[in-house]
Parts: sequence; C-alpha cells; structure tokens
Amino acid sequence: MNAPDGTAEQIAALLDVLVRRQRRAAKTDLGDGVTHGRVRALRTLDHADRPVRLSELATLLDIVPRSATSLVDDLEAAGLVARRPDPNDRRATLVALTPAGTTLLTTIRRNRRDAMVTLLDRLTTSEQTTLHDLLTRLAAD
Amino acid sequence: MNAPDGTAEQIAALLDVLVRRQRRAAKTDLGDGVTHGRVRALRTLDHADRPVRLSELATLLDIVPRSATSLVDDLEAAGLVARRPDPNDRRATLVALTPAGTTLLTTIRRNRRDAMVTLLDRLTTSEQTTLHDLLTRLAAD
DNA sequence: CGGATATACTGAGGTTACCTCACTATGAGA
DNA sequence: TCTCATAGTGAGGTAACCTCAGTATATCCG
Repeated sequence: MNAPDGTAEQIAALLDVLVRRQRRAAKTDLGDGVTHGRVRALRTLDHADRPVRLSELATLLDIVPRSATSLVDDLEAAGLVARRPDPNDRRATLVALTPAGTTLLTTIRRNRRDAMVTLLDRLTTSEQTTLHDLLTRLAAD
Repeated sequence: MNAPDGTAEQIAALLDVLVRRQRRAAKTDLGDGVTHGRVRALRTLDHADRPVRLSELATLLDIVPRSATSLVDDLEAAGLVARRPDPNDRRATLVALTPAGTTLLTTIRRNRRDAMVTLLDRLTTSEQTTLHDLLTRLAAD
C-alpha cells in the first residue's frame, strides 16, 4: 500500500530542490571557499569530538576515501583541520579540527547562517521532530 | 520555538545523504547517459504536457537558462526531446518530448526503478503523505 | 518610424562535489 | 617469510550546475 501515484516522484523532486537551494545559499552566505561540502566535513569532525582517520571520515560522510583525501587537503590548506600520523598504525592519518576550524564552525552556528535553520521556522516544533524522524528512517542503512 | 539544538543541522545532513544516494542510484540503475538531472527534465516536460520554452523549462527546474540549454542539448542528442522554433516569437525555442523520450520515461516509471519508491516503502502511507506535506511547505517559494 | 531597452538563447570557460583506477606503504595472518 | 588486506594518494574523469559576454529578436516610447 502506497500514497497516491506520483508521491514518490514528487518527494524525490522536493528533496532535490531543497538540497540545491541549501548549496546555493551556502555559497553566497558563507565566505570564500567555505563550501557546503567542507562545512559538512567540519561538522562531522566536530561531532566526532576526537581525531578521526581519513577512511573513517569518508565513511561518516558517505563518500569514498579518495574524496575525503581531497576534502581534507582543502581544509588543511585553509588551516581549518590538521593531519597527524596515527601513532598506532603508520599507514593511517588522523584528522582533527584546528582552533581556527572550531572557531569558524562556531561562528557559522552562532550566526544562524545555515539556510536550513531559517527554513525550518515554517514548521512547528513537533513537525520538525516528525520530519527528522521520517528522514532518519529513510536514510538508515 | 524550535526543536532541540542540532535538529536543523541533522535534517540538512539527512536531506543531503538522501539526495546523494538518489543520484548514485540513478547512475547505476538506469542505462548509459540517463542521469538524474536528465530524468528530472524529462519528467518536467512530461508533466507540462505541452511544448515548453527553454527559459520556462529553466524556471520549472529552478536552474539558469544557460544550464537548460546544455541539458536540452544532451537530451536532443539522445533523441529524447526535440527543439522547434516558437512560431509566435522568433527568439524563443520550444522543447517537447519525442516519442522515444515518452517511451523511456514510461519505462522508467513502469519498472519502478526509482530508488525513492523502494525507499518510501519504509514509511506507512500516511507517513508518506505527511512527509510530502512537510517538504512541500519547506520548498514553497 | 527609430532608437533605447528588454528578452531568448548560446558560446566559452569555471566550480563543486563527487567518482574510478592504479600505485605505494604498512600491517596481520598462515 | 610470503601472502593478503588495509590506509592513503596521484592521475584523470563526470554530473550538474554557475557566470559572463554576445547575437537575434521583440517591445515600448517619444
């Protein structure tokens, strides 16, 4: 049993529109080089609250390891994260936020520049919770 | 009044994950060159159910006109849409699905290859409707 | 009518956010 | 030790956009 025909398509389209807008907003609202994808990585590192292996970061971001390498390259060049060899495994590299990275992330959050925060004001608190729940279930492995 | 701190960020991240997966699925599930973005254009043209100007298509897809030109270039090269001069305005170009385009779209729909349809089975019908409603409100102008 | 202004499309070139493939360095098990 | 797996990265590619500038056509207004 499903919702009316076309609902799936419409939901897919709506998700698309929202994400496209988010990315566009991130580009214009935040400064130079602070892109959507990089903020996503900063948030993930902050959330982990400990040094994270490159491959682990890739898993958390749901991207392939090679892409995480490039992402970290850029963030490191911007001074927002630091690489450090893993003392327990000489193949591995640990990545952590620098103070500058933490500061930037804090600023982004404090200023509420995130387009999604503003957007969510259109929903009531309980609707926000419902949405969060539904999306979480859809995004589960 | 808002949902708990971090909800907005998490929702943004979830939207992102879902869209990224959709695109990945589109690439592998559908044949060569039938990408996410192109299917989106085909659906839009089908939905309009009449020849559409390039600039109008751009508006419907929420992209700039130049991007619509490229999209239509590709679809036309694949024989899925046709360009035709607008008889009422020699500046304008009308775009319409070809029979091949309609057939392809029908096939895509009939086969339910769309990743979103499968995904939505995780939700009940009324949850699907709720999700649709919430997203529609977020995506409104 | 003629000139200014606006609109429709497209060529050229750039960016973001990924991807695959192949390679090197290191660890871990038989 | 020899093999096999794992961690990261160089090289190169793609999708889905974007901006800027230019040409062709339409429209408005004195």
